[in-house]
Amino acid sequence: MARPRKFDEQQVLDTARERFWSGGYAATRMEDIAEATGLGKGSLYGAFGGKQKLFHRVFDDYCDSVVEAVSLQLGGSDADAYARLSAHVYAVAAATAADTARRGCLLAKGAAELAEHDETVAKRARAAMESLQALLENDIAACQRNGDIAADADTGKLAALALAVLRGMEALGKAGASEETLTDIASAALAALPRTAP
Amino acid sequence: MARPRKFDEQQVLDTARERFWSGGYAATRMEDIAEATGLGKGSLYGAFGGKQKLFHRVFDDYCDSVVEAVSLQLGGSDADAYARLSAHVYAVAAATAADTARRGCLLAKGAAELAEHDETVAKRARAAMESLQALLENDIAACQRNGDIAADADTGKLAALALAVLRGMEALGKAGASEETLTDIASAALAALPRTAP
DNA sequence: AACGTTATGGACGAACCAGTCAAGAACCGA
DNA sequence: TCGGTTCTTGACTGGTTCGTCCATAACGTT
Repeated sequence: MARPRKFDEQQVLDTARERFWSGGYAATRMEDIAEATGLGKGSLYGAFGGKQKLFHRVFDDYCDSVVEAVSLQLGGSDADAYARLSAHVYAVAAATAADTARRGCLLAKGAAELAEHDETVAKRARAAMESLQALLENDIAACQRNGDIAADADTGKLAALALAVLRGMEALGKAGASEETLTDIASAALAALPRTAP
Repeated sequence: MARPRKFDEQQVLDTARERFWSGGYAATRMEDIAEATGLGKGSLYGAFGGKQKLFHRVFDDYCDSVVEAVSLQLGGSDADAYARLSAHVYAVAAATAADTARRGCLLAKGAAELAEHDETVAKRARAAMESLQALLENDIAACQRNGDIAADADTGKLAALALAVLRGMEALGKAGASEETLTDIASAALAALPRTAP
């Protein structure tokens, strides 16, 4: 009945993510996004309402995708739980080291820039962190069931510690830590887990 | 011979730090700082040269003060090295939890916003992180000498891990982690250190 | 094919902001 | 007291940016 959109909404969100990610919220101009997507500003505002709302959409999407990616990496049988945890920690180290542009994680960057003044962003970031912690806790509990981690360890605390290490690697990477430092942290963190007494 | 300044430079830097810290770099206006300090914009530009230069001064000062504070907390005799480390980790947890405004650490916030595009900020942040890691390593080595930490542990790796945990607590705090979570991380991290076998 | 509805795109308006400038003020040595 | 130097103030400039508006285009339904 009406004229259909010429653009794909998800594609526009992906492009906008790219811009917000590399420039930050305040330093990214709506016109940048318009040019990058080939859309006119009118269409952009018509479809997303404005800069803040667009960022919220992008941020939501990003949080979802991070949680989903980790969920895929950590999900599986109890027998492989420790291997998956180990692989995940090393993968984060490698990914952080490979991020030579030092863009870091949009979740961390967005939270750092906006959480203080934007309650929506703050809530979304907290929810994402809680999801990540829960995923880690599930995997650690699986490790326990499989006898890889001491049965008397507090899975909640270990998951919180693991999350802190992962987020800390992220922060150090943004500050320019070397790949060697990051993999050292990864191996030290895994070594520090309370393994089952032989 | 000439008219003397009416303001104290350090005081202006402190006020500017406050503004940059709570608003971020891009979102803070020079006029905000001018109003907050009571100075005219001309004086501000005359004394500091511009927004970027002013931020660099502020950022440098902040990095120095963080490193110095940690240096004071961790310096001392071998006998107390472990107690100082423990106290420091818990102090960071408490400070992060107490930061209800979720401003986090200017070092992390500034690096997140600017490291990608501002080489000066990136270098300064890296230098600060290296200093912090060195302080941690010194303290951990002191723990070893005093028999609190296993003599065969790699102090460099442990220091890197400790730094990652500390920076991770910071990041989680900004995402809204509870005080309980943060102290859990602190205790789990300390428990994960390789203590001397009894 | 005509019509109503929605998308498009670019010009426009208003606000904002970094940085400049000029006129005057304050100080100190002579 | 006077002159030279530096500081201060705030208005001004030039450019930038968010968001709006409107004439036009494209589609499906009748």
